[in-house]
Amino acid sequence: MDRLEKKKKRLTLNCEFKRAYYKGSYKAAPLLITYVLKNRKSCTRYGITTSKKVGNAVMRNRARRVIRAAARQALEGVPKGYDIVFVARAATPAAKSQEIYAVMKKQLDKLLLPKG
RNA sequence: UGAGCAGACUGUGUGGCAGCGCGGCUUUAUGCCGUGAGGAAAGUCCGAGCAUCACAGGGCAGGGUAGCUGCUAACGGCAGCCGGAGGCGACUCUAGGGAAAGUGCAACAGAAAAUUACCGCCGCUUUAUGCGGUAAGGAUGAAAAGGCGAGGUAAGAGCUCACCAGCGGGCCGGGAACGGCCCGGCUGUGUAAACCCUACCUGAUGCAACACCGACACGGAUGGAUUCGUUGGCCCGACGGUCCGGACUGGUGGCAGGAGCAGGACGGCGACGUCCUGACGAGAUAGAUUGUCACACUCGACAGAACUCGGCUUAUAGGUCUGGUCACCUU
RNA sequence: GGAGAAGUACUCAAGUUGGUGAAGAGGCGCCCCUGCUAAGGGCGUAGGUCGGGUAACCGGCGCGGGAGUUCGAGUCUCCCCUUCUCCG
Repeated sequence: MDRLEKKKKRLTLNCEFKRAYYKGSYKAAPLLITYVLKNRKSCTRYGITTSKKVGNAVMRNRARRVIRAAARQALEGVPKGYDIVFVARAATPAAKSQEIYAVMKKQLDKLLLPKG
């Protein structure tokens, strides 16, 4: 049941990712792409996509870890009720998590503020 | 000292802060403790365990392997040896059964590609480019009917002889592949990673297998002389009476203590085997095993478990150790 | 994770008992037609790379890459690379 609570904060199903891609608003940068979509739930969930373009399995793991470390810091001030998808790019594994955090914070502010 | 050969190992380390998966204890707002990728985890090329179908029956077809002996649970793996090729040498490489069971193919060139006579050479004659003999020479080709030398002959020819290669038989050595010696006859083209033959092996599907729990509820098919399903490329046989197909979503098991690892003794040339002792510490399910900072050095390669083992193959910066070989120098 | 399929010119692609010089179409280049284009018609076409030559041209390599069998490989065998499909 502890696991179930954590699972609520992550996106798992493929259709949830697809909904964010088609209906959500996004912001792109060389290090990271962020999709944001409003859900009707009481919590904020996020998911990470690392395609084969990023590199081999070691590079993809590195990209996921760096993004997850940045997201733990960046999602502190995000209001509830959003689905967020982070997509890694080719330059992501070579970056440090602080650089990712700076880009992520900027993108989240731009995407979340206009709506309020 | 230089060059070169073979084998084995290692493959950043330490600390601070923050964080993740699993297990355990407190007791659950939480906190603490333990532990957490590889030699290839990769490619999925082989062999098994395990699971279901009958713990998978008979046969055909299909597939695989190919010197000998051994090791192994098994193997297309490994070890030793034999034959062949390469290297001065240490050593390395080797799909290495059968073409005399049969069939097919060998383009172009060439007379002819497997019972060969185009030119040439020799003989005879009805002097006709006729008949016969011949495979030494020419020419073609990747390949031309054992090679080369001498004798011999009308010209020639294993026709005869010596040597070499190949085939058959005998003797000796060896466990076998095979090696050595002697004798005989005088020949067979190449291709089996072409079909095939011989010997041996091989049922299929794969953890998304499969078992259990919960929830959802749609459609189809038949019959006793048959039909459907298990069932796969086919036939037979066996089993079932209700079965099959579609489709939805979670959870638990499978799931990690093993043909395993380390050390020692003994047997064996070796692969390996036997015995004793010791330790055991990834197990996720959108997928954890890290982020960041500092210091040190030789500035860190290839690269991430997904049911589990034994191999093979491929990728790999740098470093360490061991044992042979060759050349030069010194004693 | 597991099971398969395919790579031939810029693109789509044919190529079977292994045999000379690797079809065809689109595209491209040149010419005709037109005042000029488009369309149409005709011709050409490894259209890549390396070497030689003033040039015409000649020769080698080249069917994803590398080895092997064979006299000879797009085709047969082995090992890699890339792309795609299926299984919840």
